[in-house]
Amino acid sequence: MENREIAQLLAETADLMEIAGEDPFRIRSYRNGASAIEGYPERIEDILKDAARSVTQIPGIGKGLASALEEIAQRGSFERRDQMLERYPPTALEMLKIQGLGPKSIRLIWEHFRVSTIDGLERLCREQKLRTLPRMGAKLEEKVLRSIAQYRQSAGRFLLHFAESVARELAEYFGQIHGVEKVTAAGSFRRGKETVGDLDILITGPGAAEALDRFVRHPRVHEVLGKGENKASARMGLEGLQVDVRALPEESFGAALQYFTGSKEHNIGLRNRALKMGYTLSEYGLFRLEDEKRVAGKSEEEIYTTLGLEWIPPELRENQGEIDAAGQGLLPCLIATKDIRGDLHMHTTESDGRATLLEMAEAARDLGYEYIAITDHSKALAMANGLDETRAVEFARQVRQLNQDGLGLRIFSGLECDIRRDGKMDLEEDALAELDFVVASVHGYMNLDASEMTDRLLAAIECRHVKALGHPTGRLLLHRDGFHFDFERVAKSAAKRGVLLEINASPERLDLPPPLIRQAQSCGARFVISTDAHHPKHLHNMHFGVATARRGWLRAMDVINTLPLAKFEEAVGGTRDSGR
DNA sequence: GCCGTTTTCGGCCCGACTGTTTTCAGTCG
Repeated sequence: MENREIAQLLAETADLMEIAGEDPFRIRSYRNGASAIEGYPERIEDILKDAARSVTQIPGIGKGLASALEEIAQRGSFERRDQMLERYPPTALEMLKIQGLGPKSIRLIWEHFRVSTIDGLERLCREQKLRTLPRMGAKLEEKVLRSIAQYRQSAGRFLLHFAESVARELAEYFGQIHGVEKVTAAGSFRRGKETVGDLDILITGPGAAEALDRFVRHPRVHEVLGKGENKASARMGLEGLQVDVRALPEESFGAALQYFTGSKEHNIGLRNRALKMGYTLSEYGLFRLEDEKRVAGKSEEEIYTTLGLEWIPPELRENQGEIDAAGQGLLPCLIATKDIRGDLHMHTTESDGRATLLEMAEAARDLGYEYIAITDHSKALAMANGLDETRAVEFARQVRQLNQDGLGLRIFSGLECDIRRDGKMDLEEDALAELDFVVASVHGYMNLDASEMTDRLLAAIECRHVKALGHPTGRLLLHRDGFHFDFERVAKSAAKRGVLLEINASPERLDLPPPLIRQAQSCGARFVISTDAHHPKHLHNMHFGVATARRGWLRAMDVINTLPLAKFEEAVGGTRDSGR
């Protein structure tokens, strides 16, 4: 079993224990253990097999969890989890995702009505029965119904980084099969879309048929939805992501890759263009209408070129003007991950990060970055142990001190400063003035009406120490929509004031959304792509942010952290110890 | 349940909001 799956067993047990009303500190230990395992660089199963080692060496894992891990490795579950599942049905876990309901309410609903499903919950609200429980009323029923609707909308979709982990696993698996030549993931995954509904994998080579056989026998395949000569379809893992694997002949690989990459709208646009030029385009190739002769299909480039187009990067294929642009040779030269020279939003153990300042800096240096900014939370985020003025200034001194130690990259002192409800910064100006790179972010009061939120963000941008607006819409993918505000006004103001708009590369956020990136770029705004890392491994999420920027048509020159160190310093202006 | 120890216990992030109450429990971050 993979670490991620083990972590999930612990985390869901913690959730059930919370519903059962058990000791909160014990619950937290399970959660801590889960997150320690999820982020652990080695496979837990390998450590368990090694008699010379012990999982208790992992911080957060003690005797109790160690024996649970042993049990999981042996039989896929452990005693406390089984006990919990006897008391509460596993569907109760799903109810935790409904906003407005927590463990206490779920328990109460279960005990009173024996309801533990979303459908049952919806019925309770519609029949106005929820309000008969203590401390529940009509407003809550409304809120729950709204939340159920949103939940259903996002159900069955998966975050991009999850799809990537499955795609990688399968690429490796298929790559070991003799005679398999190309293995490529297509679909919305290849387009870098923030969430994907299913994963399409294309395979060529004489071993492709064998690959289909092996796919349906993959240990993590739970349900085979169908298998034929050319295609197999199955659900994978606990999460149930649907994966379609297609075996293709070499001569139509490009056509199939083009077709299955989509989007549907892009393909319709492309097929119309083909028809006007006397061709017909399908997943089997590009054919001349008059004699049905295949004129292209082996590669995507061949197809686009024959249609008089530059090859269009998958991220642009949404029928948002990319076909015309490609026809005129006006496609932007999109930013690439290798263009990124620094990461300007990350956390350390000083607030809610999981690694120390030094560990984060070394991890960033190992990625080849020239510079980073350390941006821990400010005091408004008490739960994250946010910094007040005194701590912020003192920590900034420590951060800058590290530069003297010859680490091999430049470290800027920074802060992710909360934007208070009234638009004022969470810390006093003189403290902010001590910092090199202040990211201003909204973390609370997200339900303001649009005009109040717009004023709040505009006020934040006015603060002369703010260099960037962090995760500008506040959205959490599959979980929460962004807050309401006049984006155009904010983008224009940011452009005017030289405040960067952050493209947050965290797979849960990918904020800004690509259409807003394009809009902001047309307003003259500039951008910074940052990971918001809370752990060294999160620094590797940069490519998700880059993919999002590409979907927003950005070039390297639009993004400030593509600049070499000296130019970057010049661009953000007056960092505290420049020249020293 | 973990951790650290002045080591076998005691502490473990908590403030603010919401909707329900009529003084606060539950949720959220």
